Amino acid sequence: MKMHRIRIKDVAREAGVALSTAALALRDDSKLREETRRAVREAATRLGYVYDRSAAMMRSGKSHTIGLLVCEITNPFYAELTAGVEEALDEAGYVTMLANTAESAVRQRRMLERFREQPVDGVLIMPATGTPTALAEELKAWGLPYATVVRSFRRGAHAGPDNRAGTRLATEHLLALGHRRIAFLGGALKSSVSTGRWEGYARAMARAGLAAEQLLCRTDIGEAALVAEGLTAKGPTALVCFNDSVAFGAGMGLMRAGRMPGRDVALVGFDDVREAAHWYPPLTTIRVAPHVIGQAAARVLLHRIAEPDAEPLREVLPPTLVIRESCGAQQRRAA
Amino acid sequence: MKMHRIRIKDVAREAGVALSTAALALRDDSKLREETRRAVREAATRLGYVYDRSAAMMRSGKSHTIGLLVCEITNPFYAELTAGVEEALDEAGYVTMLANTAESAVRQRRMLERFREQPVDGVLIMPATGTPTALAEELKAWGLPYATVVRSFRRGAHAGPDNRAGTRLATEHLLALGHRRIAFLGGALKSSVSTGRWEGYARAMARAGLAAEQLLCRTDIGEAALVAEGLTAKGPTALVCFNDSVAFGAGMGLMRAGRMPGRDVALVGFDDVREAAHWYPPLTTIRVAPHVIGQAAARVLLHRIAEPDAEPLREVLPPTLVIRESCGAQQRRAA
DNA sequence: TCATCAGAGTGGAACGTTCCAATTTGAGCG
DNA sequence: CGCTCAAATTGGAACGTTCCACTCTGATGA
Repeated sequence: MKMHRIRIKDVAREAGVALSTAALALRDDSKLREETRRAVREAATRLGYVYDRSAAMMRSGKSHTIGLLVCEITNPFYAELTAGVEEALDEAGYVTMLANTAESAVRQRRMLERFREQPVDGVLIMPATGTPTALAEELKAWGLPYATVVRSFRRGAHAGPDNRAGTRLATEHLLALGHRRIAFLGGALKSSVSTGRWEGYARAMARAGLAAEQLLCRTDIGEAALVAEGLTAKGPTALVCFNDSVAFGAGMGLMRAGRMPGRDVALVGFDDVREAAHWYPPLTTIRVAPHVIGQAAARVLLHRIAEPDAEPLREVLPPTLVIRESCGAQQRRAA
Repeated sequence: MKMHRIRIKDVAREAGVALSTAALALRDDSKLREETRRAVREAATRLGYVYDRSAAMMRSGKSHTIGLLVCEITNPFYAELTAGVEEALDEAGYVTMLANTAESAVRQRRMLERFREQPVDGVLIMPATGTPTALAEELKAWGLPYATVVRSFRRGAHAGPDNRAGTRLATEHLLALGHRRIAFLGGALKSSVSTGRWEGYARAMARAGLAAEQLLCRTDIGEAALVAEGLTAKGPTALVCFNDSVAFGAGMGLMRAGRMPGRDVALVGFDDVREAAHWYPPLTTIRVAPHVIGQAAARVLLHRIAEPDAEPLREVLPPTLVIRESCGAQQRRAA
């Protein structure tokens, strides 16, 4: 009982027009009289016609499909970013193909090749750690429009937070609270993000005439906890953390060592993931609105696709400081 | 400088075989001599041939693409599930089309229609709250293979946790710790999930000859906090929470009221999201391994696609109890 | 009356695969 | 040597759109 699929041809016959007329009508082309268009639309619904994008794709070369390479979707920050991308692409009439690279450059590579075959109209990449710098060249050679998100290549379309401005904000806030021994926690893995965040902190310290100090650790709650647990009263009184996960870990480590974040040591995170507000104590952090970044990324890529010859856009979004309790500002005010 | 795209035809000419031979070779068909296959493969790499799936899709009707409708991807539980789905589909040679319905039945409907046009070989659905029950019928009428994930329709392919068994485990654990006044927190929105979780708790209480009590709240940290804050010493000594988010909220509320989770009131969550282990205090919860559910869901759907006439599979995965500190078991042991 | 033109609709080739039936090749055997 | 059969290869028609060049119709104006 395999039923015959309805094609434009059938709609055309039903409406009593030529195939190409029906096709134009279904695309709502203004070349046709409104009357004709309506007749075709009605015939289509009467027959239960379903547009077949794969056929259109083949002929027109446009798939209305974008590949999204997420470096780690189980990270809430990237999950929200993904939601923003998907929403914006959907609004523009595009479908999102998802690939979670789980920070594997090999998997990333595989998925890119798959996207190329699919084929997608463009890709959005959050480069996995260890991505070879040659990747940008290669994508260009493939003729595949792309934009980087959050983490960037040296050039090319991009959307992401202003990392430098973020840690500057954090550092200046801690300085204003009277801290002098402020350390930067994190950034063991080099990337455009960690460099930017380190620089924002280091420059703010330099401007204040203070020495910068980096406590290396990878972006991992457990590792950050270990480092923080080892800090003594002689160490820094405040930590600018690479991101919220690191800050969460640092808070855990401090508590294990019997020191209370926000009272004994000030803590500032970066990202403002959903959990930051609900942590104990609530985390002071830099908000970068992942959802907004995702939308910006979609915009930037679609622009690249629409105007391949124009200069690639770079959207660097300004972060804001969200003051909660882990920096001690509330207690200080109360006192 | 628009370069000519390489097609199978070109590869065939380069390798000195017929078009259809080259096509077979590229699909690694065993009908061909190994020697021929190698020659064609070499010609393909020499020319930089890229397979065009959209053409294949059109002719064969198989897109090797699956639509994934996530009810809320910013929820860490569903994010991990998504990662599991994507990984399993990728392994099976499928690409994942993502749509985040953000719990909107309207958006869900729109995305389903888009997937149908795309076209995808099947869809994986985590029905948004408020999904009309007729949806299952409609999908069947469309001839679109589907499987539900976590939340289910009455029948049809499905993969999800054994909710009843989960809350039974949680309740029995609290009973074993000596609690008698145990309440269920959450489940204000009716769904297959909340019914199952409530029943598991209620039956365990009934078996112990105790009265069941439901503290209604929606799945929202703030709302759960509010309810928990209002509990007095006369109230329940232990809470079986609808999920981890609710448990986090309950913990916050209790702390605000000056009561410590794990010491003054026992708390058990459900899901074991990544944050559960790092919460303060670390959350005792029911682990359902979202990643595993995602993989199971992919399997179930692919089976449905491969054997449309077979009985749809239903995978109900057994949960496990993860004992941490919020239930007070550790303190009890230490004492 | 007839050329001109714009608007509305048409016909058929293309897109790059897969599928199927048909053909060629070569080994084995009497 | 000719016959048979399986294995290897081939040719060409689909698949359902879009694209482009073309035709038809009726209005306009000289």
